[in-house]
Amino acid sequence: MGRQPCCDKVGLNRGPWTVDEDRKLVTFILNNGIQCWRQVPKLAGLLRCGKSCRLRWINYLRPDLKRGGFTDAEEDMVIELQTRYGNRWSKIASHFPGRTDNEIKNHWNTKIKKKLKHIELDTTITHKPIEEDGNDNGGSSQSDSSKAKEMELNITSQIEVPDFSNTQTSQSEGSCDVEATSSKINEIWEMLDMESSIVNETNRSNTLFSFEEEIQRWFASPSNDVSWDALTNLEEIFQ
DNA sequence: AAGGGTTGCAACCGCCAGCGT
DNA sequence: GACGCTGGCGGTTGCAACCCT
Repeated sequence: MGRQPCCDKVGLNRGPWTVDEDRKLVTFILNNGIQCWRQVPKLAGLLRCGKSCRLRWINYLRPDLKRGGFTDAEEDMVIELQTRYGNRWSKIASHFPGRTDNEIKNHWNTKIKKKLKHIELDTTITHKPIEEDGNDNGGSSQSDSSKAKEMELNITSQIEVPDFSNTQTSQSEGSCDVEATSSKINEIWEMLDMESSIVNETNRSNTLFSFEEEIQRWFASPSNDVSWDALTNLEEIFQ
């Protein structure tokens, strides 16, 4: 007997999330928190599987997500940590508050890999001649992955790893203003309500992004006294 | 301007570990 | 200890946006 699917996929939505789905999910989580992902879509009125909801929340909707490109320091640290941990992206992501494992994995696969390939050609690091034709094999008996690994070690052995975990925002600190947090979320939420009413297919992603950006910017601001406690008691606000 | 190729990223898939029964 | 359920994870895919010829 085969493995049981994570959920009954019949009749469920797939593919990109709509603004309305995002709104339902965020509203539900802010109001109720997360007890069981499998129950979330049912209770939130979503035609999605729990896994999909979890992924959407973690990778895209969480208010504490950091957006934008990776800084050089972050990139260096990713390289260092990848050398240390291998492809254990969640472990690596735990060093980057506001970054997701998926984001780091994507960044690694699309940007850093290429970068390292370029650096691999740099004789100052490898002390080997540049291979001019761009052929990956280059006639070497060493495999690509072990060669790349060796290069990474060469590069990253000289990198000081900054401890980003100490740069957490005040979310985890003791003194937080629950009321202010609730009221700000409400304010931004109302903004989304207004915007979503005029949303159409073409500006959908822009509108959604601006809302998320807004709430994330506010959460990320070090000057804010953000309280996660505020997220557990918002029934009145979102009714 | 067109269309073929490339890139970047959101989302999915399937396996695995941990937990409760 | 066996079993089932769930969340978490890493690999992979699909597709829109962008680039190049």
